[in-house]
Amino acid sequence: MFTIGQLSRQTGVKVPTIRYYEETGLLPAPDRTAGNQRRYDAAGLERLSFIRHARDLGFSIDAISGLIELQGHPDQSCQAANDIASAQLADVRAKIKKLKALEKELNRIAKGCDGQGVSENCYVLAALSDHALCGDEH
Amino acid sequence: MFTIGQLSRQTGVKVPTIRYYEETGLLPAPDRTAGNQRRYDAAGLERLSFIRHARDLGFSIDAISGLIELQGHPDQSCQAANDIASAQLADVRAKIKKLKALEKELNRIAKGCDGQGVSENCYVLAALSDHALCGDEH
DNA sequence: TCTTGAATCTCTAGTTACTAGAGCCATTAC
DNA sequence: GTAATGGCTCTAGTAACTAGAGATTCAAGA
Repeated sequence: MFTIGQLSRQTGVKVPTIRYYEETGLLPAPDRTAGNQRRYDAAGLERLSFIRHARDLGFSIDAISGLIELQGHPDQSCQAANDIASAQLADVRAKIKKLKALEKELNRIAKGCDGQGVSENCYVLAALSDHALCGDEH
Repeated sequence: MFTIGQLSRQTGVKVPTIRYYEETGLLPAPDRTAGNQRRYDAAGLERLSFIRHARDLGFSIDAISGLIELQGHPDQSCQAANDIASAQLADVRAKIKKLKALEKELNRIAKGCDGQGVSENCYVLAALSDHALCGDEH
């Protein structure tokens, strides 16, 4: 049996976050000691590790709830779980695409400034003020 | 002079968001009609366009406040503005790097599932449960 | 057994950047 | 004059936590 602090150290999830997951129903409420403190078993550790890993991969709490739900109904898990993962993948790819466009523009903006130049004509501020200076990325 | 709705249409910023920007001090409070409605001039439009553009580039409200502050003090704008832009660029690059790692893992996970296979052994769920199955990306 | 210090408990409120809705008022066009 | 559209303020909700107050419990050493 683990205390909430031990669980926290083993999973890397902060203590208040663990309590928050319990409150939202993502993590089942564990047994308590006579003094009302939480005590977790191996199943609790495993569940939290799953959540942690999925959060690291950018899955929303909602999506993780869906995945957990699926674990209880193995009859149709695979297709549905795959759908969730694929949606997440598409999302990640879209974000990468957008960020790359931003990187390009920011890089251009930051390069345009020599770090000392004419102060009233700071290129960074001009570039941000005038969308027409963008390289059409967005 | 523009109404808040016209400003919204011209900048693509939603009406409640414009009011929110005013509330937080990002956008100065405009003049009002006798009937208490906001009326904006060209300067208001320009300021909001600046904010919109910077938000699109992922700058936080805080960073934008800093940039606006700089516009009032042209004596040291350039270096400071460049610092903010460079920090933003570094941030974007870090996000891209992380997302690429996630893409790799998600892709591997989604591919591992054939969409029908053995339901009790859904690879997606297994991969999310067991960090050891990851390709060490995170 | 007692004590001390760290860990835990609950509860409230704050964070970021908005978004939604209720109920009322202003403006504009016909 | 009246109807449609748009605007006003205010409160509360969103996601996913994080921080702090004040009280209680636990484990280890004397």
